[in-house]
Amino acid sequence: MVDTSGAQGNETLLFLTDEQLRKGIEAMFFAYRGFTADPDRILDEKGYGRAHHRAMHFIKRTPGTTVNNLLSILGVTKQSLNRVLRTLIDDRLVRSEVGTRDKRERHLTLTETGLELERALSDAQRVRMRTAFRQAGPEAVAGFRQVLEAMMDGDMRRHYARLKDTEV
Amino acid sequence: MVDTSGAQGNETLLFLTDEQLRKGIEAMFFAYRGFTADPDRILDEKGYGRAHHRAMHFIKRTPGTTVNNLLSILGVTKQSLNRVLRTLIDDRLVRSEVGTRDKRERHLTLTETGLELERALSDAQRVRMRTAFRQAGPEAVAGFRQVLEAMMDGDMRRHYARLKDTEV
DNA sequence: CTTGGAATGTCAACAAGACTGACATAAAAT
DNA sequence: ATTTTATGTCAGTCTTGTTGACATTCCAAG
Repeated sequence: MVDTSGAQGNETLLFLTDEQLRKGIEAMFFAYRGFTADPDRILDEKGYGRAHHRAMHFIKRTPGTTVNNLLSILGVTKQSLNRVLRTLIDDRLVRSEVGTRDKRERHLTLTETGLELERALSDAQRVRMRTAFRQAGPEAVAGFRQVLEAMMDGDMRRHYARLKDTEV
Repeated sequence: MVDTSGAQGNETLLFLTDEQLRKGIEAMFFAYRGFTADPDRILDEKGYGRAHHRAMHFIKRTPGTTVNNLLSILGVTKQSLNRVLRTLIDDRLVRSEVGTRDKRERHLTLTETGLELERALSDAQRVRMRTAFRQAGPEAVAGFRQVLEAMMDGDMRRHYARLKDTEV
């Protein structure tokens, strides 16, 4: 029986061995460690954790975002996020403002100090990403992004796509 | 002054905007969630966590490995690893044998039951990886691997390279 | 040979950051 | 007026990191 599957060219005749897949899996594991290593060091000095970084990143990306929106992006419970936001607000890194249209909502923005820390964290992360991108070259970068997008869950891919073309 | 840097072709004239780097960072974040989602579900049913998966993966990869070797791959403290190993050994998923040459060492292997669970976990992870690789195509996969390798810390890259060409 | 240090692994206690469940408040929607 | 939604909080649990203390084993220098 002849394989006639795959209307899209790339899907035909792609026999992936378990070995190839294993390498991809291990690459993902080891690379993620590098991905978080630099910000982690800064966070540790300041007494924060990765959870604080994630929250600050997406507040920076969508200033004025609500707690609920942040929850669906981060995929944690509100109790978990609340603890992190509490410390960031108490430390004056994040500002929480009651919504004008809907007074139940809290709109979150980074303060000046918050922007500074976020800048330090993302600078460190960008340095590594830039070095990796330069070493690998533009075509590799395109492939990198393609595979990662295909690896996301539906919900996450939606969030990613929505943010992707949003100006900073 | 003319830019003549970069003996390797790919390193010349690569101006990466913060926007491009940010997309890479967010892609990495969202994709890693997908990467772990499927095994996490199985682990949760069985009452284990991601740490157990990591330990089992690398024990499978290097049967008879010592605790110390596993430590340097996983990058955690021996006390942290010990707790995870303890439950795996007690549950008869991992066998720990005192070294013959050096009796301080413990040599770790997966039992039959351990191999079964590891198989279930890696199957789930491979399905997603295979789907992503198929969707993206072989050139994208090559780029994906290149960027990830460039993103690793030195230590991790060494571990990755050593494992990379080891038969399963 | 003995002894002291290094390597290895275990036990105990603690912290961060996930989780669930229960409940309060306020506002919006029906 | 009642229900639903958005948010916050309190209490308690779990996983998985951490450090500190300690036991065992090995090896090498005296």
